[in-house]
Amino acid sequence: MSKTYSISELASEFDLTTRSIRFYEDQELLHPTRRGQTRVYSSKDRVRLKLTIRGKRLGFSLAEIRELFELWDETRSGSKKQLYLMLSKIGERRAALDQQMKDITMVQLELESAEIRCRQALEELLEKEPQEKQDEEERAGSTDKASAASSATMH
Amino acid sequence: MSKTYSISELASEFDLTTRSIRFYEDQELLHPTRRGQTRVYSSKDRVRLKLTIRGKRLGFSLAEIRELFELWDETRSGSKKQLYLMLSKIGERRAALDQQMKDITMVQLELESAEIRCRQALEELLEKEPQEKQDEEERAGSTDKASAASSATMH
DNA sequence: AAACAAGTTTACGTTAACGTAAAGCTATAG
DNA sequence: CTATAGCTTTACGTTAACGTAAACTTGTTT
Repeated sequence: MSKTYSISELASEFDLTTRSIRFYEDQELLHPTRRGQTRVYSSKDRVRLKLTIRGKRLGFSLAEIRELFELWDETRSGSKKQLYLMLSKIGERRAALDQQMKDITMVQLELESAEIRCRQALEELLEKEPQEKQDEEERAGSTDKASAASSATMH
Repeated sequence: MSKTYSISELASEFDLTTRSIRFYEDQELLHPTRRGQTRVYSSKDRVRLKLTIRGKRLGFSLAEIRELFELWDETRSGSKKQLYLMLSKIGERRAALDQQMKDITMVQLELESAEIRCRQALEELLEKEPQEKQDEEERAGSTDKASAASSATMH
């Protein structure tokens, strides 16, 4: 018997509400068993939850994610026609992801140039008005969440 | 005077409904001028529309896209505080896109292995039942849209 | 003049993905 | 024993991003 999880374990691990997890079950993305009336999640369920979250971040709808899960499950038992259908579905998805890769690259470039423009505007401001009360180094690594996020890409 | 566009020109070029385009204006993503009561779109509007579509494909909400547009516009005139805010917002976005890149890579890998599994299952089926009525080559390049999409990733 | 095309505003309807109570079961701690 | 914590179902509410329909203006073609 491999490991199992409660709904709140999964919720806190992936930072979801239990409501969402139950909703995903309702949409047939997860299939927990029951002990009494309580849901028991397998490690397969956990993997699916992780994949679901990834899919969502990529803009997939829950229905699309479910479709992919079903395709995967039926790969073993599919008929010839089924298998051809799966291949084409998979191809569609892969093509869409290729497109997304390109999109991301484009937007990254634009954000990069926006950042550069921003830094230049800042430099100009700081040249005209160089009086600083605080330690100037503190600008580079400040304390709030926002700069923490931005620091992920600064270098 | 650079080129202008009508709403239906843009709609057909980007395969949107005019409803959507007007909605985007309502959300302040576009700012067409008017000739009489009719909307006239500049090439800047056209660029923004293209960016909007890209953003949507990446799962950005219209509000987020609008925010990015505003940041870009205010880069020239921003105060110091504004500029720091922009930099952190841009950083957030770039980090999110980095994450998406990773997500895509993971999902691509999974789709790839699903495709392989699929092809193997097919081979096994075709070995057991090798009687074909049609030309066997036709399987490789069939006619429907789905396989056209999949062919985009087949090498 | 009549009708057609392309545009407009106004406003109600729809779907996805949950949020948010409300009300009830069940085991364990005090 | 009760009360607290964690789970459950049921069900109505909410937001985003449009769809869809109705009723109107404006210009152009027949």
